[in-house]
Amino acid sequence: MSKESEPEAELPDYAERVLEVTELIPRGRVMTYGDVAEWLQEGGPRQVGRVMALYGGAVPWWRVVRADGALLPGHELRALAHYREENTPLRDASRASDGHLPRLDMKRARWDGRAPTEAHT
DNA sequence: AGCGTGACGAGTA
DNA sequence: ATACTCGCCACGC
Repeated sequence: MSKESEPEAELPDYAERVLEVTELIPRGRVMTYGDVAEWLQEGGPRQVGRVMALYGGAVPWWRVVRADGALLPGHELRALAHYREENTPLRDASRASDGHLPRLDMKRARWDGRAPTEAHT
């Protein structure tokens, strides 16, 4: 086989790294797509998003969010349930009954990938 | 080989 | 706060 066509029996190296970082995110914390890409120093936010869209089901995908703190379309309730479960800092939580879903408080929830420590509250 | 699209980000109006 | 534009990289048609 001289062709480079290979079966995707396993994840691409890049995808594997992205998933690894995703699992590194401590409970109650989140990372943006751009942050993951920057943390890896490879690719961009869109590439990370693609990996999550395809293989995110194998990792805590709800810990990787958009920079604006908006929940994932289609999985908002699923993610919201996890956030409330992990006590992830949210914003506008009281307006949830207004058909207005809460957004993540990136100011507090954003994790730099430095110290999983830190207390919130 | 070009064009559009996407689980994006940041800037500007 | 929302809407639009540009830049970014990879994939599908």
